[in-house]
Amino acid sequence: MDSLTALQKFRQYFERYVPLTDEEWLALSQYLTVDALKKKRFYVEAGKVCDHIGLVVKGSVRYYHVKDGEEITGYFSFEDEMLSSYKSFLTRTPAANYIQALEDSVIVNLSHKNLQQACMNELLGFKMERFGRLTAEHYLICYEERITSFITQSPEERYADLLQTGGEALYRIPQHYIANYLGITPVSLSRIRRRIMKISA
Amino acid sequence: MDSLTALQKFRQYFERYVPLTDEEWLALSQYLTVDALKKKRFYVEAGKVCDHIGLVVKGSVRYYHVKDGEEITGYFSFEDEMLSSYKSFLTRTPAANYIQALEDSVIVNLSHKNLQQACMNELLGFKMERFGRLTAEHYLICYEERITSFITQSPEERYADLLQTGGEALYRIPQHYIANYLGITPVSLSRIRRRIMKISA
DNA sequence: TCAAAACGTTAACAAAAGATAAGGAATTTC
DNA sequence: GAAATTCCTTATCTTTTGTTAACGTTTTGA
Repeated sequence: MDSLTALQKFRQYFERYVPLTDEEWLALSQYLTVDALKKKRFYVEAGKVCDHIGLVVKGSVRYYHVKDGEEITGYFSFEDEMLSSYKSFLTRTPAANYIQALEDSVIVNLSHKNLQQACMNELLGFKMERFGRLTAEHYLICYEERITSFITQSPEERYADLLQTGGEALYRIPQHYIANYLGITPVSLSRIRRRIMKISA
Repeated sequence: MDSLTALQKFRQYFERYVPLTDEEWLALSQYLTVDALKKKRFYVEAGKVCDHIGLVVKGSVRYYHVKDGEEITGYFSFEDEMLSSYKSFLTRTPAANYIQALEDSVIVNLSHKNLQQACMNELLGFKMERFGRLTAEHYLICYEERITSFITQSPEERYADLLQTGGEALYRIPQHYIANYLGITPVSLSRIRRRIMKISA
């Protein structure tokens, strides 16, 4: 994917929240970079400050923590989703997790410094602020729903929901990552899958 | 607590994120109301649109869902914390949960209509937008940490953390609400408590 | 292309959690 | 102030989940 297409995708995403004039977009695009992220490479590493926020325009990434030497997958981002270790990015503290490309990906990046400059830009400031608010609100709602699912649903119900809402991208993800995401072990997920197979068979 | 003190508390909270001139505060305060919420009364009810966002200036509330006729507690808000059913408030859709006062409380409220007007107010607009972004980001971080705890920690570890971070307010909350909050049954929490007692004894 | 590593499933056993019920203490309600 | 309700703990039994290991398949990387 070439840089121009990638940037166009970013503009489309941005304008879902805040419309831009061509002039504003021209200004905003100066602050963006388009980066390739090869499979298995890291977008963020635990212990380092996450210095950018990005939009996945191609490919996918997974978020994971390391605990007792084990990798625990917490989340995924696919095409047309933002990615960042938000706490680290927002508070300028070392990240607790890794973000790694699941496949060869392309990310449109906005560095912390550039974001600050864009916010101080007379032409863009207000719209950046608004985009920031709406993005944070969007993910706030996503997280609220995820927490609700942990409290009110069984792992089996969560998996059934995931199968419905998650698109074809789900089939590209190893089961044990999904098991982590659901908060269970791979063995448990395998049992759930067998139960579902039996019912639908 | 009188209205003036309550409003002062709101100003203090707001200014932790965005400083205000006296003039701006005067304008902002016109949009606020101070409401008493008696114990057991509802701030939000499932099925109804949550039309306001508030700051708890006295007392506490709990958030809960009803599933299969059972109440499942998902969260609490104490003094100096915002409260709202964010998804409902932000998307103008019916809330999925209840928010109920745990004790006689006082809430400083900002209705959806007033928030919109405040955002369009020439003097306040930019600062409201910024406050909105920073508040959303703050809760985004809280939720991110909560999700991480569900994935990487055992219920026992989550409870230990809760004991450390949660203040004396914890001792005012019934155990079975806390059990829900941790994603386990009251019986399980009781067993965990016994194990901890034995170790520390 | 071939050896090594990673994956998903299954089995057997151990550990933990859920369900239910009972009992006593604390709190609420009239 | 007394009756009723709520609350926490404990015990017992059942179900679910975790752990470990094995096996065949697929994917990866040199």
